[in-house]
Amino acid sequence: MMQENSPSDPAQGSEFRLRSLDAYEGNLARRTYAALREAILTLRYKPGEALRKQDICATLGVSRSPVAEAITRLSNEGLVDVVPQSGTFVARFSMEEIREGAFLRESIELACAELLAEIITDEQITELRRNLRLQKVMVEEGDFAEFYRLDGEMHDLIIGFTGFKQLSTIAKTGWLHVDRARQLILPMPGRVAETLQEHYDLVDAIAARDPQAARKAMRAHLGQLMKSLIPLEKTHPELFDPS
Amino acid sequence: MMQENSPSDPAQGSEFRLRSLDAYEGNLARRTYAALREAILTLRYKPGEALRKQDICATLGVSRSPVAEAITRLSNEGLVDVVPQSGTFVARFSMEEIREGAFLRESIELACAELLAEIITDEQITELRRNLRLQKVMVEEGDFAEFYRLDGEMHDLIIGFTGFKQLSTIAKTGWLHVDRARQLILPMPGRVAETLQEHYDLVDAIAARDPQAARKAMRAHLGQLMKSLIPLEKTHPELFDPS
DNA sequence: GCAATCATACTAACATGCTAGAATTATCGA
DNA sequence: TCGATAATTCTAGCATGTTAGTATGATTGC
Repeated sequence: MMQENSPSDPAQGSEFRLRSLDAYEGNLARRTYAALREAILTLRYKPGEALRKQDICATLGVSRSPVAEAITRLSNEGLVDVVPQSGTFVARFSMEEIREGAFLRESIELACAELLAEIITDEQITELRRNLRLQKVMVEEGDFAEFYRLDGEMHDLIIGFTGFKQLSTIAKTGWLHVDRARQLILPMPGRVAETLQEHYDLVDAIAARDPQAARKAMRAHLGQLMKSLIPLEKTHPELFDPS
Repeated sequence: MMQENSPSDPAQGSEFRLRSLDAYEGNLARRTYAALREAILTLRYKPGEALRKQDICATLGVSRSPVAEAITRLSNEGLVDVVPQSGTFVARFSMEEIREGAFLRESIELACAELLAEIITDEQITELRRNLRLQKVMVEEGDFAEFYRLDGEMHDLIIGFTGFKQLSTIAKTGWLHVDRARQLILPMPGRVAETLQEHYDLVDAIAARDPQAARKAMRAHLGQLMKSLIPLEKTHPELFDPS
C-alpha cells in the first residue's frame, strides 16, 4: 500500500514537533503517548503522514519499546493507522468518525445533563457559573485558546458532577477526532459569542433543574459545532479519508 | 502493597484457564489479549488474583512482549490493575465502575434507540424480530448461554443499525464490568422470561417509531439488570473493591 | 516471643537484537 | 521508452537481555 507524504514537506525531518517528555508524567510509554497525541491533535503531524519510529526515538531519547506501546494505544484510539510490516500513518480525517465521536459525546452529555438537572448542588451550579464568567472574559479579550480550554473544562465539570470518574475520559476519547478537526477552523468572534450564549443556555437549563431543556440546549450546542465542521471535507479534501 | 491470593487455590498453577491462541485472530498480542480477556470475563481468573506473566508466556507459548502489550490494554480497560515494579492483578469488582458502565451503555443505547426510531428500515425491524424469535426459543429450551449471546447480538444490532461503526465497541468496553459481574448471577427462568418481555417492549417501541417509548423501554430494561446486580456486593464481598 | 534489618526472589519497565514481509529503487530485457 | 523483475531498504512484530524497585522470608538483636 502507498500513503504519499504531503509533498509540501520541507526539511522538517528533524523533529521540532514533539514536546520534551518531561512536560508530561507517568512512565516513558505514557509520556511518549501523550507527546505524540498532542502533536497529532494539534496537526503538527499531518493526516496521512508517516510516523517514523526511529526519528521519534531519537528526538525523545527513548528506545523503541515505549514508542511502540504509545503507537499501539494511538492505534486503538484511531489516531494512527498501523499497516503490518509496512508503516504507521497519522489517520486522515473521516467525517464518519467525526460524526460518530460527536454522537457519542452527545449521548453521554445528554444523559449527564439530564441526570444532573435532578441532582446538581448549588455549589456545583456556582462553579459552572464561575467558569462561564471566565469564558465571557476570554471572549471579550479575544483569547480564543483559553476560551476553548474553559469550554472543555465546562464539559468536564458537567460530566464530573455526576460522580462518574471514567466517563469524561471516554467522552474525550470519542471527541478526539472532533477536536483535531476543530483545529482547522479559525475561531470567528461572531461564532464564539454564539457558542458562549449556547453555554449559558445549557447551564441555565441545568440550574433550573429542567432535564428536557438541558437536553435541548446540549443538543443545539453540539449541533452547531457539527454544522461548522461539515464544510471542512470540501475545503481540505486532502486531509480526509477518500470515502 | 499486598494483594492476597484466594487461599482456596489448589494446584491450578498450570494454566488450564486460557484457550489456545488459535481460537482467536490477529497478531500474537491481540490474540493474547483476547484470551486473557475471555478468561477474566468468565471469572476463570478471579478478581484480586495475581497474573503471572511467566506462566502465561509458557501456557500460550509466546514471549513476554505480546503478553505485556495485552496486559497494558487490559489495564486501560480497567480489567487488571498494574502495580509498577510489583505485579499485575485482576481487578476486583467495583459497584462504582459497574454503575458507570451501565450508565455509559444506557446513554449510548438511549441515543441509538431514539435515533433508530426515526430512521430504522423495515428490513432491520425484521432482523430484530428474527433475533427475538430465537431468544424466545432459547428461553423455552432453557439454553441461557445462547440466550445471552442473542441478547448481546440484539444490542449490537440496535447500535449497528445507526450506521456508526465504533460505537458498539465502546458500548461493550464500558459494559465489560457489568458483563463480568453478571457471571455471578445464576440465570433464573422467571427473570429470563421477564428480560425477554423487556426486549419485546424495546423492539416494539422502535418498530412503532416512537422515540419516547423506545427510551422508556431501554431504560426500564437496563434498570432491571442493575437491580439484580446490586445485591452481589453483599453476597460476594471478597470479589469487590473495599470501598 | 517480637520487632527491625537484611538478603533473596520476584516483578514491571525499558533497551535491543532478530526476522519476515512490504515498499521502493535499481537493474535488466524488449 | 517502458514494463517486468530483482535487490535494497524500509517497517512492524516478536524474542530476550538488563535494570530498578517491590514484596517476602530469613536472620538478627532484644
